[in-house]
Parts: sequence; C-alpha cells; structure tokens
Amino acid sequence: MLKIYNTLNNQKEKFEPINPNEVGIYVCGMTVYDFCHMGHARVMVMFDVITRHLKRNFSNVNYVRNITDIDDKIISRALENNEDIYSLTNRFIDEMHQDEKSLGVLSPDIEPRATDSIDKMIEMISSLSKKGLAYQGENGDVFYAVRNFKEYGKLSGKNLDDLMAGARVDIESDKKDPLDFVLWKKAKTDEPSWPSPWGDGRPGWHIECSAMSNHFISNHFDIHGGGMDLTFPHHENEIAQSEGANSCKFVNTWMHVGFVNIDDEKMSKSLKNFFTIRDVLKNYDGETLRYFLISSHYRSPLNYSEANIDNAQSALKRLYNAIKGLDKNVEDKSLINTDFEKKFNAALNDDFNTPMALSILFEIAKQINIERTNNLKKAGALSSELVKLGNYIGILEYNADEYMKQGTELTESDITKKIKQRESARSSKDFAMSDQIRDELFELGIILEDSVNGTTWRRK
RNA sequence: GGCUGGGUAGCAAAGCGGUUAUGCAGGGGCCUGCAAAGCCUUUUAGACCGGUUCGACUCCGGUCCCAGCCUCCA
Repeated sequence: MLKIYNTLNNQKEKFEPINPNEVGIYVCGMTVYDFCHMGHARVMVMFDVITRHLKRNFSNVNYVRNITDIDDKIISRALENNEDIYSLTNRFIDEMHQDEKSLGVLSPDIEPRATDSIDKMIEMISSLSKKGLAYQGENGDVFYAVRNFKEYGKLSGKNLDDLMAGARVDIESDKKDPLDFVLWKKAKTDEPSWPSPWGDGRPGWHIECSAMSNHFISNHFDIHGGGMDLTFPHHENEIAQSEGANSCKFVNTWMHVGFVNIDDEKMSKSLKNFFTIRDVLKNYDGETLRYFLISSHYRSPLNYSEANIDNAQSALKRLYNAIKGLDKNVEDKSLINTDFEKKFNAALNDDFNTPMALSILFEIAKQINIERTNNLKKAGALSSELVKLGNYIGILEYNADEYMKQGTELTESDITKKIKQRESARSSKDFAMSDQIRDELFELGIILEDSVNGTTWRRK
C-alpha cells in the first residue's frame, strides 16, 4: 500500500488513484533561459524515482512535466543576448535534456510547452472572467480576484488577512487587491504576444500550469508536484484558477520536494549561490549525483557540499564493488531471500523513502561479499537482485567493471603493461619494484588490487 | 508578525515506545609479501526542561535554536 505525504493536509495518507490503475501526475518544470542547477536536478531526479515506482505499481501512468518557454526572464535574457526567444528556449531545452540524460532521468510522457497551449489559457481566463473571478485593470492586464475565491490559502495554510499584513506594496499596479495576480499581461512593444479578447498579450505564469495540467491530464487528477517554493503562491494560484474555472476539485495529492541548500541556505538564482548540474558533472559522474540526490528523503533539505557528494561516491562504489566480476544473469530465485525486494518496495511505498531503500541495497551487497568466496552462484543471484532493485530507482545502470574504471586519462593498454611488469617483479619477489609500480599508478589515480585471480585495477 | 518543516553519534542520513538502521570516517582482528577490496568486531547519538509509561530518541506540553514561504524562484 502506497502512502504519500500530502501538502494539502500535511499528512501521510493512503494513495488511491481516481480511476483504478490510472495515475495522472503533473510536475512544474523549468523556465528555460539558463542551465539547470542542482535544485532543478533534485526535482527531476525525485519525480523520476516517484514515477518509476508508480509505473511499476499502476498500469497506466501519465506523467506530464511542462516547459515554461514564455516569461519575463526569458524575454529579458533574449533581449540581452540579442536573440529570438525561441532560439534561446530551444537551446536550453536541449541542454536540460542532456542534463536529464546524465542523471539517468527518463523523459516524462508528455512535455508540453506553454507557447503551444496559449489557446487553452485564454479559454480558462474567459471562463474565470464569466464567473466573476477575473477582471481587466486599466493598464490592460487581466487579474485574478483572489477575494472572490473563498478557499484561497487552503494549500499553504495561509489566510488572506495574514497575507495582507505581510503583503508588499505594489505601487504601479492596477490590482483591486494587492494579493490579486496576473492572468494575462498586455503586450509591450517588441515583446512576443498573442491575440486575445483582452487585446494582444501573453499569459501569466500561474495560468500556464492550470491550463496545461487540465488539458493534458484532466480537470481533476491524482498528483501534482514541484519544488517546495512553488507551494505559495504558484500552486495556491493554480488551485484558485482550476477550481474556480472548472468548479470541481483540482488535485488530490500535492507533493513538494525540499530544497538543495548551501551552508544551510537555499540554493537559488537570486542568492547567486547555485551550482549548475554542468558544474558538478565536471568532477563527478551523473550516477553519483543521482545517488547524492536520493540519499536523503525528498522532503528534507539537502545540503550541497563536495564532502557530501564524495560520501555519495564512496557509497555508490561500495555497491558497484559488490557486483563487480559477478554473473548478474543468474536468476535463480531459490538462492536469494525474497524479503529484500519486499522490504525495498515497502520503503518506497512509505512516502518514497529512498534512504531506507538504499539501506536494503547495502544489506544485499554485504551478503554478496560474504557469499562470493564460497558460493559464486549464490553471489551471482544476489548481484542480479541488487542490480534489479538498483535499477528500480535508476542506479547501478552501468557495467560495474567499466564504472569503476571510468574517468582515467591512461589507456587500458598502458595500465595492463604496468600490471604485467609488476607481476613479473612479484613472481621474482622483487617487492620494492612491485610496490614502486603500484605507487606510480596510484599517483596517476589508479588503484591496483591483487587477488587469487590476478591483479585488477580501478580508478581512485 | 502569520504559516510550514526541522534539531539524531566525527560527517551524512533513516526507522522505531523496549531488540544492529545504513554509508563514510576512527579502533582492534582476519585475509594479503605488503597493500587495496572484503569479512569479523568495536568506539561515538538523539537541542533543553517537564509529563505520560514498567520503559521514550520515538507520544504529550513548554523553552531555545535553525531553515523555508508570505515578491520571481525547483
């Protein structure tokens, strides 16, 4: 039984899809004007783990993650670059897809772009307008009348009067109420625009997700996710828009992924304390990054530091080391304890407890290491189990031997030559020479390991 | 000020009202020519103060501290 923590009531609750075996899940994706940073990576990876688990348990999962390709920041960045907005957004969509691939993230089922759904947004704003929930200001912008949606604040646990007390004054606005937000922005000269009943303009950010989720999934669907910073106002506004326009419940389960922090502060573009995925991939492989991101629970804050990623790398290497050199095609179930998979799935069923799931993998690794000296077949069966469960969460995707060797500048044949030299030194008991060769290779980042089957090497 | 979360051993990070989390690091041992890897073993916890309980890191109350949201942000 799958349990998910729902931000709507701040409780872990039993997950039951609206239609049996069908799950609709929508996640707010990126605004594509720059490279993705580690915070984006965490959302991509966590929802990848989540949807992989959903797809194993429900036959028909529709995972939609949008792309925001029209927005103030995109327009100003394109202007800075003296570039067409589509050339800018296409470029960064490609970059994002490359990052996803590095992190082992599977593509969503549908990845709609905002600019392809402008008509759906206009429809929705019209319907809000008919219901008295939207109005056009004198400057031409169309706003949502927050006071007219009585349940406003139910997701974030805020009430309008508390919000008023802390509201920042928006001097140049035509809003009737400072908390009202923009649905449609009147076009300025030289800005991309679309025709609408309110004049040429472009959609506000919040309406994009309401329109796309309603269109690509349904007016009422199972799971909506995103980073924790989207809870308010973005997701609150989505509820106001969708429930206001459709007069039915919008989303059953709201899921929010915690921040990636640096020195216990949120990583963000405005604080300029962010690391892009590209930055980090210069020093670490994608799977190490993925391991790092899933090594804490998705709702907890995750502190970014090199020490912590090093830690993830060591842990992942332990798993690869366990499966190294074993025949992972042994599928004799009688040789393995089926509790491993049960416990693993139970961990994921408990609000996607990835740290718990990982600990099961280490239990298997330990068993493998114990068995490999006396029962190679059993060790092989266990390693196939370990790889299978690892693959469930998108790790252990590589050949262990290759994984342990990757990232060295030396060629295989150079290393093999050195190993042969050392072997002849060893057989003539010239241990000084033997150790010297091993030390030389160590300086170059290569670790040699002697065993009864001969000498193998791996990257430091 | 309002609303969310959270404070676990040297570091990271979970579960659990009583029994080893897990990974890294440290100690001792085995293995090894010596290492590495691995195995065995071991040290280091639960912010603070009360309460409930036979028993609390785990439940309840209070105090202190931290982060996030209340503006665009994943």
